[in-house]
Amino acid sequence: MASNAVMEETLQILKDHKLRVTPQRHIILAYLVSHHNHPTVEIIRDALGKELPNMGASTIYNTLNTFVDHHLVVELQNGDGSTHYDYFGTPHYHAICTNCGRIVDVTYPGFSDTEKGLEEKTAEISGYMISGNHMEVYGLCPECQIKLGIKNNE
Amino acid sequence: MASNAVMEETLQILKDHKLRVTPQRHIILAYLVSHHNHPTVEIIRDALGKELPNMGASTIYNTLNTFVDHHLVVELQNGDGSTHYDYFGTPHYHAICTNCGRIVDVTYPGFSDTEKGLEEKTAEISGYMISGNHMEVYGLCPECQIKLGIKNNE
DNA sequence: TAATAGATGAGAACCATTCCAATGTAATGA
DNA sequence: TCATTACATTGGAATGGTTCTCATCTATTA
Repeated sequence: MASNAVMEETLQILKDHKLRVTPQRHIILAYLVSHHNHPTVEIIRDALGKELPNMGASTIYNTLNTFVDHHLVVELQNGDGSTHYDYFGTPHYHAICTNCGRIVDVTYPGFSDTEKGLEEKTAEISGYMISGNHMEVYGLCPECQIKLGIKNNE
Repeated sequence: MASNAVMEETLQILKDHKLRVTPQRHIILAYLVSHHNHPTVEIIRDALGKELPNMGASTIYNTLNTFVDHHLVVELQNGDGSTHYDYFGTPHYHAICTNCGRIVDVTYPGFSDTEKGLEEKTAEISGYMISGNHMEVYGLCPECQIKLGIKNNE
């Protein structure tokens, strides 16, 4: 269960985006804000089952799609066949393990300059009016490197 | 139909990757090498129907997945529900229209430095052993800007 | 040329996601 | 506060892209 602070914060986020505040939206957003586990719809359903047992899968899909439209949340694919969701409160990107699918958030000072540079170059070259970007980096997570007996040569 | 030069080039690519050379693989790769239309399985099937009328959808999926595993081809989602494929001969990334789904290839001098920088930072921060990345930029393509009557303020 | 590991093809199966229609409810304003 | 209404939620059915199965075929090799 999310803290009071998170509940207040997420309530405000919904209002700021002029989204009708329903218990379902509130609790789903609070879950995403307070967890960085990049959940699927199924994981969210299981996690919130105690608080809203009758919440339909369609509602979760609808809600997440709404959040994505409002750029509150981003969708991620890690190769397991279902979509993962991540609250996008602060700019970051994702490293995805090609072996186990683990997703971790990454950022560093100067990342936003990299982003900005990419977007400006893209606008210049393609003529697109840019609204956003996605960056992902693939590789083996530390656990899988060990599991697969791979030597890191540095 | 792909040119002789493309057929020779793609034959060599298959051999270099130690992939068994079948007519299906050869023609699909040749199609991808000579078209930059980011096709779906259905589009490929239609385009090659005259040359190999009995080619099954499973074969196209199998073939493309094999190419993806060998990093010859990348998968793209533009929001229309199906996967698009792109031969990845030279480093580039994609700009995707959020209105009509149009995908265009983009690159610029210095892009590979941006990529390299991102990968190095990611390895350093996450401990992942990096094998690749994907960058995408979203926005409205020039046609949709006009269609939607959007003024470009620059 | 024979042996065989691997590829193909047709259709069934899968399953994440969307659609639909009925019901419920949050926001608005009188 | 209450009535109105536009929007959200539900649950189940439908959708459709992708994978699976397995019998058949074939590219490679020795």
